[in-house]
Amino acid sequence: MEDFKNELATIDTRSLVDKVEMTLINLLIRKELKPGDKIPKEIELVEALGVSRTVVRESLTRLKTIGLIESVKHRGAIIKSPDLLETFKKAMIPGVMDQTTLRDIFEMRLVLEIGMADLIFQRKTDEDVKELSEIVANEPESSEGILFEVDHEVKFHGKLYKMTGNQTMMNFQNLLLPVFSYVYDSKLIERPIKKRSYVSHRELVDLLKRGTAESFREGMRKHLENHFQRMFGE
Amino acid sequence: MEDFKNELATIDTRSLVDKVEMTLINLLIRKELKPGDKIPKEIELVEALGVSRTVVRESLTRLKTIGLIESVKHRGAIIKSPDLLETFKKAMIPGVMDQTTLRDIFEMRLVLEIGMADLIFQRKTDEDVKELSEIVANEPESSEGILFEVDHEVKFHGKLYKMTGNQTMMNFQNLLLPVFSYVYDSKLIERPIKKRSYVSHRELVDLLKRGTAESFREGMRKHLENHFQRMFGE
DNA sequence: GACAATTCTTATGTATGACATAATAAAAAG
DNA sequence: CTTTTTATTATGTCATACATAAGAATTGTC
Repeated sequence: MEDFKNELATIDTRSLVDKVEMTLINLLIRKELKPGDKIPKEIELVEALGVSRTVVRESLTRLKTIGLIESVKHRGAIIKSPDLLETFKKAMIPGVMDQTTLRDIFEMRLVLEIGMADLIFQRKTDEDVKELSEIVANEPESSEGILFEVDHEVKFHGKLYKMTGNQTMMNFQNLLLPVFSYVYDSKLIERPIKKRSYVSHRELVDLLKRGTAESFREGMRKHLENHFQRMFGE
Repeated sequence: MEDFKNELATIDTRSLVDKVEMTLINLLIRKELKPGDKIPKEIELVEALGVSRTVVRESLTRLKTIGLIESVKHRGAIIKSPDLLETFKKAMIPGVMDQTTLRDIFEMRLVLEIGMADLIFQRKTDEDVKELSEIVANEPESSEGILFEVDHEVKFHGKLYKMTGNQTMMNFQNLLLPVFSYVYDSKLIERPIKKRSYVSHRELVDLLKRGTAESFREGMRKHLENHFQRMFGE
């Protein structure tokens, strides 16, 4: 009985659509198709692959969904440079994401903001710093409402992301904002102890003006101290 | 003639599938559906929405593609906690991604590795450090082949990602590996000047044993100096 | 009456054919 | 030669039919 195991290849359980999808992706890779290139029309694929138009269309739908191709109505489909973030913007529904992932994402934010000091220092302009100063100047005293504070928090840190000059990172932050507010609102991590953070926004701007990438990085680390404490318990 | 402009609402050019997709996503959000919950079967959606099964199925295909739902054959579809990274693994074909995005992603790697010092220090175990020591011990002298070096580079830094205990970040790194090798191979950034990095893997392990999160962070920053120089050009 | 074997029933997967529509190309009109 | 009109074409949508496998219902056996 056992002998058969070696003779029998595992059966391919994938659906036709799965196979066609793989075939198409491999085609893109093998033929080194670049954005803008046209891909065969549905009928041609039907004939070449020997499956129904239904299957071909479903495969194409998948590729469209992940942003690899774009179809111009009545014209055909073309390769597209996928906007990675756009793709899962739709999937970014905090309510349906499991808690571990939410925590992970929250952590990644902290990691990114600490690590981006060099990019900021390399690319900051006087105008950026001025704008950041104004944002800080408009911040209310910490005694005022927390909702307002969150708003300013987003403004300040958002500007920092912009200053990295890294569009992908900016998109990333934008994408993650709903997750952050969700995490704040939920009981996922305990409510902030709201002890004054060791380094304020104001001080960070100061480091930006007169400090170095290193000092700014450490300043940011201390600024985020509250968050770290909440993540690691204590 | 001009007067009409105010009277006329802009026509909705979205396809039926677009609308159904939005409707379904809003349903998930409004009804606060959680992973595991069942969603109506195709026929029911057909009747409720007044569109053909073709349209419903194409909408569902999209949701499946971004990982929001999962369909069990002949049973129905259920809500799924989307694995965000899995989603665009398929779209991660460096050849079709535009160069700016590739650069951005490469930068994000540097940012992450510098920023993750705290996570590593918080969660490292003796075993981790031991394993890392062994990886370093097996590294060839820098005189040997570059291909080998890339391999060890991946091993070492990959282990660091693991040590963060952040699954999402690990997946992220895994996902980005093809991008890195592509960026290396391409002329996207100039070939490394291969000046000895200021801090070696060996020294990093040492910082991990005897240093602090801060010193390790700065060590990593110096270790990645080569990459930064190439990104920023002199 | 409990359990096993068999047969529906059901929901998705796949195939086929049809028609609408809009972008383009081709043909006709001036 | 330019403009207008008329095919042509490829995708979007609809309708219908059947295959298949999971689960439910039924039957059969002891």
